[in-house]
Amino acid sequence: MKVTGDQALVKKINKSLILHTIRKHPELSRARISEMTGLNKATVSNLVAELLEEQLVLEAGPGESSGGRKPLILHFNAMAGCVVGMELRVKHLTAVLCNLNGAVLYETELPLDQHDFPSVLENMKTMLTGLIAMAPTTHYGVVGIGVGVPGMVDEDGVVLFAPNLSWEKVHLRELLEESFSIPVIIDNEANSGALGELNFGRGEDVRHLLYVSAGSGIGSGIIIGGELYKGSRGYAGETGHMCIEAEGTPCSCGSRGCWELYASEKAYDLAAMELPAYHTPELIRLAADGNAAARQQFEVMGSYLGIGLTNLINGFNPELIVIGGALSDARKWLEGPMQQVVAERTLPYHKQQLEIAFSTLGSRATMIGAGFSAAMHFLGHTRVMV
Amino acid sequence: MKVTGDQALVKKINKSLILHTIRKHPELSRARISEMTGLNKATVSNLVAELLEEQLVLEAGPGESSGGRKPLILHFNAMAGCVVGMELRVKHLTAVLCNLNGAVLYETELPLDQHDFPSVLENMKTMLTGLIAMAPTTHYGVVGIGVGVPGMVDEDGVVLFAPNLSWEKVHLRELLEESFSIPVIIDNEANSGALGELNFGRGEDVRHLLYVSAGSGIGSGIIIGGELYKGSRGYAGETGHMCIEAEGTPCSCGSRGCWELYASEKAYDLAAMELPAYHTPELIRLAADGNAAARQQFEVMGSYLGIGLTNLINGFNPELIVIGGALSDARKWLEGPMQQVVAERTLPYHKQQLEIAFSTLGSRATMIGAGFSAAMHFLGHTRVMV
DNA sequence: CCACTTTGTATATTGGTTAAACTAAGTTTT
DNA sequence: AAAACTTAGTTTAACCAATATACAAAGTGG
Repeated sequence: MKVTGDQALVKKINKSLILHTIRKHPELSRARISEMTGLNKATVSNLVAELLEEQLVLEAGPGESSGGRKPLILHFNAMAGCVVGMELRVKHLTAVLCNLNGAVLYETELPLDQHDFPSVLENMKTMLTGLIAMAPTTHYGVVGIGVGVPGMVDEDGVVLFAPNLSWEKVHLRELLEESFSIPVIIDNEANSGALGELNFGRGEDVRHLLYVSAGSGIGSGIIIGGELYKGSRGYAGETGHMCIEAEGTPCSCGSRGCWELYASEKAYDLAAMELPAYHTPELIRLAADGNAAARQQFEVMGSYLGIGLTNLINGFNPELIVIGGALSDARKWLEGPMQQVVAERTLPYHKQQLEIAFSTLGSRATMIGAGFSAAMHFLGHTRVMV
Repeated sequence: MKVTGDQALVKKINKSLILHTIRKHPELSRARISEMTGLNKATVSNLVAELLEEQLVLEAGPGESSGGRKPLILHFNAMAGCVVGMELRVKHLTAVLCNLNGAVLYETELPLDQHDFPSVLENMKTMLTGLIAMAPTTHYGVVGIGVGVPGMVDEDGVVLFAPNLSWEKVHLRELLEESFSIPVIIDNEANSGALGELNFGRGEDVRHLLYVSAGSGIGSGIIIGGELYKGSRGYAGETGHMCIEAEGTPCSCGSRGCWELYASEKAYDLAAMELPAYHTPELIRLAADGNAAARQQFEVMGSYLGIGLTNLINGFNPELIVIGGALSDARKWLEGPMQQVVAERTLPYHKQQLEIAFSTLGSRATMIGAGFSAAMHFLGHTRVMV
């Protein structure tokens, strides 16, 4: 059923607008909010009073006067509750306990030796139980769990396919919600990373962002109009299997010449020469020590990264691209060739407002973004399109 | 400034919802609308009364009873006004006069021998004046002009760059609005085509659609969530310059191995063998007569079309892809190889709900879509996102 | 001390949706 | 054919959120 309008909706829209205005701009008074949003002062007062009662907003004493009565400064109460953000990787399970504004309170990690779903689920539960136990006493307690997984996820939180874990159709959300009775948000690792970078990394005030996670494969999270774009069944962004060589190397996906064969860790297997190592951290150390083969390998991969990025730029026309994942640590050698290829190959108009950056959150982007999803789900988010 | 909620907004949302419900489903009664939308019967009655007064809706007498009082059937009054939809191509200017529901009333065409902006503008004005003069007397008259152009267009209706016309930064919307004092909507040719197919072609009830226009180049219109996605500066979808051969043929855009070098009319210049003709309609005629070279050329192009499509599928995960443009007339020879490549190379989950079809509107998709944009702009379109 | 500013609250009004009762106009049962 | 039931659409009164306006609170500056 479509969304209809009534007074409750009006209130929801305005309350959501006020709450998120306060969240994004600390140090606001009621009067400033009224100016910024266009809402009447009385409306702001009323809705702020409700938000105060709900403990989502706090009054933080008087601010500076500008020639009249001092304003009462309002703060978003990020400690009204907590969320857990978790990332499931092939070899690790990492998680953070965050407040409602994404600040990290605790961080934990657990090595994974087995990938079968039952044992991973056990480990997840243990980790979550631990983090939830560590949560400080807050008004709402732990209000959500967000998980980023390396695979396709549908809108019901079912992991449809995660090749690196050999998972298929795993009802992860359902099982976790049953165990913890807290709303659970499952998302693709790259989508969560995109949200992390959008909100806590390079992406402030950006409306169209592309997050490219290069590690054991390549995945992309696509932010359109400030929101995650998930495609028709919830799993767009599988750009790693974009073909960049029509008759290239066969890929396990059934196609040929896929981008991730040339620009992710999978490229090590195809390297033209003998490599001094076949794991990224080691290869980075060797490159830093001046090893020519390691450096050249990264440079070639940088060029191929650039080729795939060019395709994405032409298709999505983003304002900002953020490169994340394990390979982003090799920035020093990847970036030059990558930027050069993009500069050479991109259409002139696309270049004008485009920036390509490396992740500032590093390997934490995914779990922070996953936690943020959970927080946003709790806070709600209603608005109008004209 | 952000959109705030008040009673006027509520009314706008509900009225828009009712109007578009009637537009999309002929033969509705007030009671059925109330059921379908969830709005109260009284609300529907009130808003329908206003729509009747505004002549956007008509009462069409009683319908079939199902055991009680007969319903009063309502119709969208597509003849409350007219719009003009125009397509600017390299060699032609084509335009239609449509009613508010996209039905074509008149159709005209004008060959273009010169591409300089002043002379094209003159031709456009002549054509528009003629069509507007032919418009039947309606309550609102001609309420909008939509134009699809072969190039990048920004949100202010400025044609930033149209390589085939050698246009740069042409303020088309402004100039046409000055001349006719009617709202003008300028859009990329592929975007308009996507809207045409979404609303009048294969795309009914589709939320994520990709329209690929293959002619002198390749352009794509991207519909996400039922709406046109235009990218950060209004010109996403330039997929023709997606690289599918990392070290392929150099392209005029500065890159190499661009898709449209292999799968648009540009491929004729690169054909491995001597072709019997170098224009699509002729080549189609020859292929129909059994010419082997012509057929093979289309088959090779079909394969390359499939490669590019696979990339788009992995990135956008659409429900429906519609192939349009001049080359869509060669469907008979393109389709087999194209579908085969897509079947071979697409990830299994993407295949599940994907359909690839050829345009049913043919070469008229763009102008009909452009007219539709203008009509929608007139009718308004307010709704809520949760 | 007084005039002026700015912040935030209280009050009456406006205008939209809604539930419930009602009228209108049919069909089915007896 | 009368009575009972169904369905369509309208009328009425109530509700409630935002708003304009007036007002109280709390500052600044001369």
